[in-house]
Amino acid sequence: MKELRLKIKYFNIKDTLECGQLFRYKAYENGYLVFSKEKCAYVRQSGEYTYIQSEDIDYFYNYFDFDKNYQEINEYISSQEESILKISSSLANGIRLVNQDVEEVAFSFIISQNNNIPRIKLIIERLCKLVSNKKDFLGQRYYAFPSAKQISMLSLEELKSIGLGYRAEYIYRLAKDIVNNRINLYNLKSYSIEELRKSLISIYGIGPKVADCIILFGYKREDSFPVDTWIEKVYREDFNGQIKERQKISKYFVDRFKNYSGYVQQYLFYYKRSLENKKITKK
DNA sequence: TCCCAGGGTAGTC
DNA sequence: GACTACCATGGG
Repeated sequence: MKELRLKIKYFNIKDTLECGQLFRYKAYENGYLVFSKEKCAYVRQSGEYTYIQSEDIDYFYNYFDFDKNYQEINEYISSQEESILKISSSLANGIRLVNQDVEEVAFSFIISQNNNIPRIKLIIERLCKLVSNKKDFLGQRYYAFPSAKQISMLSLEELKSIGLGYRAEYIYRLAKDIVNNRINLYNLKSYSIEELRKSLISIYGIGPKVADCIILFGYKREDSFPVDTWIEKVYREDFNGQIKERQKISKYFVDRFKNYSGYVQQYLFYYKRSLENKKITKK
């Protein structure tokens, strides 16, 4: 077990975990337990320090993108003219885009379609528990994210039993295709964004939006801008947008924000959603 | 009861 | 190409 004490600017663990880019974490002892693949880390912040504990500290150092300076990103977003960008840059400036495993991202965001975040988290947790690859960390039991091979050994009925609904078949087929070497997500890393989109959309159960999420969160291509119902709302309400088609809305944002697109997208998504949640809890 | 959630597929025209 | 019914599930 190793522990690091770091002084990281532009990092807030709560913002980074809750902004919607990942689904496996839970509150623990004034901080969070964060899960990625079969690994776990305990992260807490106090004053200007970030404390991080893990068996694989190098993995999580890279995971949280600590080598990247986010100052320029924050300055870029806060210098834009729309007030929602200025506000979100001050409110969400602790977000970092973490470096996730592309296969975990793919399965997770297939589950995310037409679904809400609390339920996505629950279903992914059930999937891990169903495969039951048990691990221990700080005396806490947790379950690793299953490999494609492990998922492929589940029956369609087992997958449906955890609440996947019609998405069960998408998960089932992707796992089988990976095991049978028809699909290898790790081989696509050198592809252009256009090639990535084409390859991902050809997978059963992956459409334009989920493909964009995999491109951004799994392949870490910053010039992509996933458009979901929340971003559509931002586009209409805060950018006076008129376009209806999600793909064109995405292009509108990427043309404007270029290599900052992915970061802007996360800031806006997080800000808009947290606003809505406040409205709900106020009632 | 209807509407919504980090949408996608398959069918029709 | 655009449009649309349908797809499970649970919360509000």
